[in-house]
Amino acid sequence: MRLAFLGTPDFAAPTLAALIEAGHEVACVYSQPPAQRGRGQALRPSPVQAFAQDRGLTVRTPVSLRPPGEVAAFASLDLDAAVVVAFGQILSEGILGAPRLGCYNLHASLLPRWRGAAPIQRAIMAGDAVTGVQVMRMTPGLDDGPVLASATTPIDALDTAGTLHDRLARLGARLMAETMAAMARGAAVARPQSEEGATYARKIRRSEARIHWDRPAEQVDRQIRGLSPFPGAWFLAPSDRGPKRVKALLSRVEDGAGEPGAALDDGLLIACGSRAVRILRAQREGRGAADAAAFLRGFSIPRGARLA
RNA sequence: CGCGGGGUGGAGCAGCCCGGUAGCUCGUCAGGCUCAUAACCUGAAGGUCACAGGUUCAAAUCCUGUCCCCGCAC
Repeated sequence: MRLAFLGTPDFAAPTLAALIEAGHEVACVYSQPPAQRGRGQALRPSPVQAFAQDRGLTVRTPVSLRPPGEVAAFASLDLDAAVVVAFGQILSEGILGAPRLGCYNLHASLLPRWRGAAPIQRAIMAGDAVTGVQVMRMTPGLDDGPVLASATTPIDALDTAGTLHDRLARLGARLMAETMAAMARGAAVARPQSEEGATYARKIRRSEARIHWDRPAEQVDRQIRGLSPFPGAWFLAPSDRGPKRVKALLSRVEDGAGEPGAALDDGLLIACGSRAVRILRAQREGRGAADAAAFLRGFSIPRGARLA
């Protein structure tokens, strides 16, 4: 089929790769324009743009697809369908209606649960036992279109947003490729979503990353894993040179009781509002991420230390 | 040129301010001890101290430039 691909972050790249691999004609790739990101405010292209250009594909990065000129340019691509994965822009009806067969979105949750921006993180933070990816036909509403295909995966006790993200990106890439193949045969069927059980996965805010040790361990653990590796749930640990900011990147709930924030042993078992959390991987400011044993060799948090 | 931290044997760090024998915890290897062990004891190997210049009798340490990593902000 003749397709356009609209996507921006790392999550989207595997799907683009799968569509190319499947032999579809990718007429054009749309991505968010290069922005000043990260340290030194350097101008960097999005992962999808970088990947697409590496493959020699045509890439367009308009700030908005809303202007009539952009809609016309999109329409003139004469597409069978458009595939949208974490693009970062709301698409107008003019765009949605342009491809012969419509626009199809890969979403990283089992809809109608976790419609919106951060489904992977929210699923872990809510303690969901299972999640997945789905392909839906896009509508003007927010992630409320009819679903054509889904694949599920259990959320393991040691899953982080990072591990789940990578798994779902792979699952989703395969699912989208299969769905496009079915569509090419005219065998794709879309079923409307139920409105029952719909939830909204609001964007992650920086302010959500600070750990509150007085909360139950289950909640702290999910926060740690749901925000790992980015932005990273953090706390302050005392050191010779004042409090240091430390990110907890992986954890597990264990038994234990004490003042919230108190280290219960020399192995990063930290008391919470109820029970305790064992930090398994951490990173202090200016340093790389390390497993608990390695982390502790260079930064001591002995029994009795108080974290804030 | 947004602010800041860092690159030291395989891992994680200290030393740098106040230049002069490369240190700590762990891992590896050999041997010992033990019913046994990720425990303990003894010994060993392993480092151009990111890279390039400069200052100096002497630079991991001071100065300049480059590359890379990370935290914050955005």
